Formats: sequence, structure tokens, C-alpha cells
Amino acid sequence: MARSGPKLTRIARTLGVSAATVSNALSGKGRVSAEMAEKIRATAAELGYVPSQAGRALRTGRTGVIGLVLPDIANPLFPQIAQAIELAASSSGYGVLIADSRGDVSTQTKAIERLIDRDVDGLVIVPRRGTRIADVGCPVAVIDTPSTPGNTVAADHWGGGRQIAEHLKALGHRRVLIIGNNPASNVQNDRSGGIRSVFGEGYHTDTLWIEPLEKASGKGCLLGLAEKVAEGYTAFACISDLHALRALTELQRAGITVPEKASVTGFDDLIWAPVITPALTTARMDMTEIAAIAVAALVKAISERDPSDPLIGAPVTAETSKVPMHLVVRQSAAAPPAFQSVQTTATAVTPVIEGGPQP
Amino acid sequence: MARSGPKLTRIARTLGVSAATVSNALSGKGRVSAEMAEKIRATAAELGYVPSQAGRALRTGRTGVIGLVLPDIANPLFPQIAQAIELAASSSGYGVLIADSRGDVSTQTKAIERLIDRDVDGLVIVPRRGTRIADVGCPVAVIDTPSTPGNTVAADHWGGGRQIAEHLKALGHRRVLIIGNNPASNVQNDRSGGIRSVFGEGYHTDTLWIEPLEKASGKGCLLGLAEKVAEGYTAFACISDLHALRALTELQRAGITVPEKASVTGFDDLIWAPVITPALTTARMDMTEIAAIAVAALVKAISERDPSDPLIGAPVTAETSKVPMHLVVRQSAAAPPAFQSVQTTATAVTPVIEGGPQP
DNA sequence: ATCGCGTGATTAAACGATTAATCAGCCGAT
DNA sequence: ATCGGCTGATTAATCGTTTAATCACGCGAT
Repeated sequence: MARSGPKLTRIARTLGVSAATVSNALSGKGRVSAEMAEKIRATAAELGYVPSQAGRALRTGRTGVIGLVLPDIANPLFPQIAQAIELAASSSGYGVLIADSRGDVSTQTKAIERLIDRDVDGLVIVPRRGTRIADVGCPVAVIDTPSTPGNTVAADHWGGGRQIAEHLKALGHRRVLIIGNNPASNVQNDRSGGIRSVFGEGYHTDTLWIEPLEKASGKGCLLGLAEKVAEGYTAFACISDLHALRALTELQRAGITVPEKASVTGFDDLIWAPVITPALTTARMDMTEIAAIAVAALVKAISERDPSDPLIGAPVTAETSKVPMHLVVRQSAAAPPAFQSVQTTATAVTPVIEGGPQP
Repeated sequence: MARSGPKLTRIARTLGVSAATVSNALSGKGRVSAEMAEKIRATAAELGYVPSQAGRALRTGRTGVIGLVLPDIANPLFPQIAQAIELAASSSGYGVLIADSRGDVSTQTKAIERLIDRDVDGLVIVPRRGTRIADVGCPVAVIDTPSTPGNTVAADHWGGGRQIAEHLKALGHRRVLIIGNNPASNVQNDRSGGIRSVFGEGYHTDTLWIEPLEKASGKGCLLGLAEKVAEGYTAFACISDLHALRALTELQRAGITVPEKASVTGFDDLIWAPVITPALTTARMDMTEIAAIAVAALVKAISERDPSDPLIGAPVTAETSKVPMHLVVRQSAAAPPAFQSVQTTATAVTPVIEGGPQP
């Protein structure tokens, strides 16, 4: 739009020098005397000069904008990611253009193309199963899981799973049901794998995948957790806080109190985790750190890039590619019924007398 | 970045015409013969020509990018908004640059400045109490509430409140507790006002504001809903699904079954509403419609704008500024206990015997 | 005294598109 | 036969910045 502020030439005219000198002084590139540079910087600041991105972009081929590609913006994790990426990017002087693909792969390809057509300098992609990241014409940072080939940086989902599992184990749980959405997701597999890896001899785990179940019983169907409790499961380790929420409410509805009769844990520390009753014990990603690393790697690749190169197709790499998750202990997980007399939860809630029969 | 595709001049050279003719043909502005125009369009398509935004922006002063300003990206409503705006904007050929202000007003001002400095053509702002929208140098669309001065388009929050209330009234509720976060929010006030307006003579409503309560009792504290039930309240009309979730789990935890002993309703139809047990009865905004109207109004203002004008400070206006909300009836609201024998819920859950004493 | 060199600045071209101004034909009317 | 007007295309300027090339100048060395 019509820029209100002064242009480069205005500063130049004010000081009686050429525009080139001003540009050099501000970028610190050419040969400018120290005092001249200082004077220029001063008047630029005074006049509130802001360089035109358009002019610069045209000349340098750099727009100072990166694209954020989410496979499914409806994922409640999105706010965390968007916020973290936006912060990291703007700290590095970059803007963030979003692209949504509403879960659809072909839409996603188009969305990426739109970003490329807008001359983004780089892309941050949080892929979902099926995402193609080939032959985009710019550097790409991928945030998925450490175990995914081509991953730039991600949370240590496996380690997070281990932390959750260790916590449940220490509380005394021996039969644990893992609840996930779809086994085709790398993230979900790593999380559940981490959980399973902790429970060895003498323990039992099984996994319930929601998506296939819903395909058979309809969206939002019951998971049949009351039966699982009857089968002796005392803990439900959910791969996401959304599943945890679903499990928790279903158990409560069936008269199975949490955490007294059954424990529930989640992942991601989503917005509702701290405010529901009981507050959710979960494992949180350090999104700020992950975003910082991803953006830093991307920015590095962008600045090192030859403006007119062939471009190797692989995603950029970072020194650190695995960021630890943090266990957040709240009230939804406690000792299983057998241990109840010796251990106690942190909550100060009124005990609830168990009610109805299991379906 | 280094654009891979062909430039305008390349197409011109290929056809042996001038770049200006190509530009005219593609934009349909100058005088070009029909057959020439057709030939140009054909080769442009064939070569996969994509105009350089930078070049165009420099010349026209239009970047084709709008900024999306959210006061608090962590709000779970954000995905819906972002998705809708992104869709509407990209359908109109615009990109969406996001700006987060993490709830802080001064951060928000800086974020808006960053967008302006990036030469966005316009801004979509979803304000929160305290947001200043003065003297930005570009058209602005505001999405708040129809009752807010300067609002461009918004959901009919008051009407949504009425729908929720009518539903509860029809079910037989006479004592309803409204649960909101902060009375200073226009949106929350409209919603609660709409609810109250339905319950006249012979009914009782009261309002519980969470924020002041948390200031006294700490974040994530109990809301004391069991006591409210004891006081005779049979329905809890929450201003947001997040509060509804909080209320629902607190009630369940206290052994008060929903919807048999108490009904709970929400607002916004957030991601978890359909999958929790019982599924949440709520009122949904038509974000797609709202976003479409907001973006259309913004785009109109942008294209009508004199590139070098003084710019009047007021937000853009749209023909339709109030979009109806939709009641989504699920299982969390049913007839109050007294009516239970004559009415029944849609859920096929096992009845739960009420347990523990109220705190 | 001249050459070479380093310093600090200027000139000018370039990025890719848009657009006002111009121009070459051509046809019909005076 | 000449002029005016219309059509379809070209020229050239412009947006704001960057940067390679150039230039003026003073200073030490040959």
C-alpha cells in the first residue's frame, strides 16, 4: 500500500548525500565513514524510516516472509505452533504467511503453491501422513518427529511417552490402555512406542485406535472404557489431550471417578488441561524452543542460499533436532484402586461414591 | 526469492510483442486485440507464468496481503477464525499474514506496526477489550459484536444467547446460572444479555464471572457448582465451550450427572464439543460467512482506495453486519430433574447413581 | 613529479511489473 | 487530397532499494 513514511531518497536529500550512501550506512555493507554512518542512522531513526519491503524484495529476491504450512489448522495444537513460530520469526525480522489445507492433501499442495507464488523465502511445514514436501523452490524446515527422515526439529515424543509411562508405573499401574487416533501418524506412533517401551515384564499394555473405531461406530461414539475398567485396566494413557478429555468425560459419565478408580493422562497440555476437573496430567512440548530452532535453521539456510541456485530438495537441518518434553503432573493420574489407601492425590476434592453398573 | 518461473518479458519475447502489451492483455486494461490477448493468455498459462508480487507491489503499492490480528492466539477459537479468514482471503487472491499479541496490548500495537511496515493492504482485527484501532494507515475490518461501535461484521451473539435460552426454557429450566469469564468483554456481555432477555417473570438467572473468582481463588479453581445445584440451579449456560467443559467436568466429578441432574450448554462449538460425553449442546458462529463478509468488505475498501489518500480512520462497513448463530443440540442439556420422567435424553448411556456429598 | 593505492563517496543499472504518453496505420468525411 | 479519429501496439518512466562500477582526492613511495 501507499507507504506513509519517508523513502531512502528523502533521508539522502535531507543530509545532502546519495541514496546509495544511505543504503550502505544502514546495511553496513559499503564504505561509509563512521561519522556519516552515525548521522544517517540518527536521521533515519528520527524520521521513522522503514524500508519498503517491496523495493527490497524486487532487488534482492528476498521478501522477508516465511510460510507456515499446517495440514490441519483445526488441530487444537495449532495455536501453540502458530504463536511460537510467529514469535520466533518476527524476532528474526520475518513475517509469517499462513496456509491452511483443511486436512486435504491436494488442497495442501495448492496452498504451498500459493505461498511459493507469493515469493516466501522459506517454509515451515508440520506434515501429516501423506504430506509431500518435494520440489518446493525454497528452503523448508520440517517439524514432525525425530524418527522421521527429513525432520528438522521436533519434540522428543518417544521420550515424552516414556515420562508419562514412568509416572504411571511409579504410581503403581500395571494394566495400561493407550488411546490414540491413528497408527499411521509418526508422532502418535512415537508417543505410544515410548509408553510401551517402559512397561516390560509383568505389565500389560494395549492400544485403542479411535479412527478405525469411529469408522465403524460413528463420529463421537463411546470408546467403551467402562468395559476396559472392568477388564482390569487402571490407567488410560492418551496420545493427545483431546483424547484424554474424551476418555475422562466418558469415564466420569459412567460413574468411574478419576483419578480414584482410573487414571487418565494426555499429551500437549492444551488449553483446557489445567482448568478441567480433575486437571489433566500431561506431557508438554517446548514449542517455543522448537520454533526457535526451526526458524533459526531456516533463516540460516535462506541467507546462505545462492539467490540463483538449483536448490537441493532436502529440508534444512539443525544442530539440535530433538527437544525434550516436559511432564506436567496434575490431578488426573493417581495410584490405582489397590494402592489407594497408601497413596493420595494432590486434589482436595470431595470423594465420590461409586455408582452405576458397567455396561 | 529467486523466482523460478518466466517473467513478463519472457512471454513478450516469445510472442514478439512488448511487455506492456502482455501486461495489458493479462490485466484486461489497455487496448489489445482479441486474438492477441488470447495468444498471450495461452502462452502465459503454458509457460506457467506467475506475476512477481514484488514487482507489482512496488509499482502499484498493493501487496495483495492482509494482516490478521488476534489479541490472543491461544484462544481456542483461533483455528476457526484463521481457517475461515485464510480461505476467504485466498479465494480473493490475498495472502494472510498473522500477528500475535499474546494477550498483551502493547505487544499488539507492535504487532500491528510490524504488519503495516510489511505493507499489508488491509487488516482484519478481532479485538479484545482494550484494543486500540486508531490511525493504522490502511483499511481495517473489525470482527467483534454487532453492538460494538465500529464493528464491521460479527456473529449475532445476543441472538445466539436467546437461542440457547429458548432451548433451556423449552426443556423446563427455571433457574439458570450463566457462566462467563469477564463482564468487560462485549461478546460475553451480548451473549449473556441475550440469555437473560429470554428469562422474564417467573424465572431466575444469575451470572458467575470466572476471572474475578480466579483472582481470589487461583487459576483453575473450582467454581462451586455443586453448591449452585443445591441452591436449585438446574442449568449452567456457559458463555464459551471452554467454560462449559470446566463446568461439565466439575459437575461430573462431584457426582452430579449431566444432563440428568444438571444441564450444561456452551458457545462456539469448539473442537471437543462433539466428542466429549455427554456431547455438548452449544451455539455456533458461522465463521465462514463472517470471514467472507469481512474480507469482501476489506477488499472492496482496498480496491476503491486512492493509493495516496489521507484515509479516514473508521473501520470498513459491510452490508450485512450481523450473522445468525446456529444452535447445535447435543446431549448435555435435557429436562431438569423434576421433568425427568416425561422427557428423556438422546444418549444411550448407563444411568449413574448419584454419589458423594456436596462440598 | 608521477604512479599507485586506499578511502569515501557518487553514478547508474537492475529487479519486474504497471501505465501514461506516444506512435503508426487505416478508414471515412470534408 | 488532407485531416480527424479510432485501433492496436510500443516507448519510456516509475515504484524503492541494492550493488557493481566508477570517480575524486589525498598520501606515501618510487
